[in-house]
Amino acid sequence: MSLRHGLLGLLAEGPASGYDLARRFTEVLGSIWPAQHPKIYAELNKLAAEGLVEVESEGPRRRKAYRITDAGVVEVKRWLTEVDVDHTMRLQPLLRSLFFWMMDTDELQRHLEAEATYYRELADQYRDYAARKDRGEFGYSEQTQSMRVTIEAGIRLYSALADWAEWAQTVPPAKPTSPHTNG
Amino acid sequence: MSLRHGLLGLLAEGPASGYDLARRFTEVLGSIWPAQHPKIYAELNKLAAEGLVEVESEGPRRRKAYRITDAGVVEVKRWLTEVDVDHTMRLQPLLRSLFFWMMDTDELQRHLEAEATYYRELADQYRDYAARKDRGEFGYSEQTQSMRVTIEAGIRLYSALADWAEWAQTVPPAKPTSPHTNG
DNA sequence: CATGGACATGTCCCTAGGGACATATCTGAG
DNA sequence: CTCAGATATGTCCCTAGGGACATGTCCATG
Repeated sequence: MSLRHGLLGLLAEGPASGYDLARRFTEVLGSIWPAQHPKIYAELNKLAAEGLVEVESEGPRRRKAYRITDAGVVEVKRWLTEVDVDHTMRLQPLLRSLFFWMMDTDELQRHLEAEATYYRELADQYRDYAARKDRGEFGYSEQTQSMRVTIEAGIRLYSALADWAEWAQTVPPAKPTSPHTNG
Repeated sequence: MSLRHGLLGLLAEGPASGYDLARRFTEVLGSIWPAQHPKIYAELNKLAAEGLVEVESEGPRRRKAYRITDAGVVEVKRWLTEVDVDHTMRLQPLLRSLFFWMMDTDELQRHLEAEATYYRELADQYRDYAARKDRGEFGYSEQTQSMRVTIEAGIRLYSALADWAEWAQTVPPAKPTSPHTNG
């Protein structure tokens, strides 16, 4: 149930509407913590009912901006400091890699190339983002400083995966010619 | 729905029972693709009903070993080659890092140290595994070669995260002393 | 003034996954 | 013989998440 705390955390930076939050989730968090807008609106209503956030203002087009309450701030901090980190990873690409031996060599090479490209592009995106931050484009608040740390993780993670996909292309399908194997 | 194909893939290496598969999932795939035994048994029954696997033998303690069928092999290969890779990542530690600015410096340092240790240990585990494979301990089949590739991803991923957690400890909470900020 | 498109918020249904609980079977130690 | 503990397979319920679909509101353009 991290969406809840993700929303609270984002709202701790300042008031925002569900629409704003949905945009931030797809733009910044898209590849790290995807969230669909229906879930976001639903969760915001729950949070409001529990008094962790409140409606700050109503704008045009039925827009409702939410503000985090003191109780909400307490709750995020509790989550950050007292709740164990959930290290669950669910990486389909790695699951698939267990079964590479079932693929033709050609198919596998094409697959790995596509994977490498995909990861490399994502890494580059994050790198650009980091460069803009480092140029001061987003200011020097502690919030953007944290974002910089998150972005760095994205860079390192996706670079590692890109490198891996490239490295994997050089791995022979089975133990290379050894005089006494298969013979 | 990758559990389905994960099971098919593992069964493609040879017959196994739900219990065997559950063990393999927790041992090898635990940190990459967790799966609980109830889901595994349920999925195996579905797969059997669809003719993608069949009961190979019944052993002591109600043990049922399953064997993949030709249709099952076709299905894994179809998945591997024709179905788009799902790149979804859901990394709570990175989501949390967006909110590091809400934590005390001390708490954050402790947190990052614990994270670094956690990732370093996992990376080491995978490294050991890789070393044993490279020593030939698991033979030289194409299946173990694929496993070697998966393990390499684990090493690189967790090393990257460990490095990141260490690097993050050196990042100042906000822009360091600049003459005209906050003044 | 009408209408396409962006803004904004939702409902609904279905599947995947977490986890507590239940149960049967066999082995080995005492 | 008994009983703890490992092996082995399940049921059940609840929540999280994906995604299709619905609706309301405002603005710019012709």
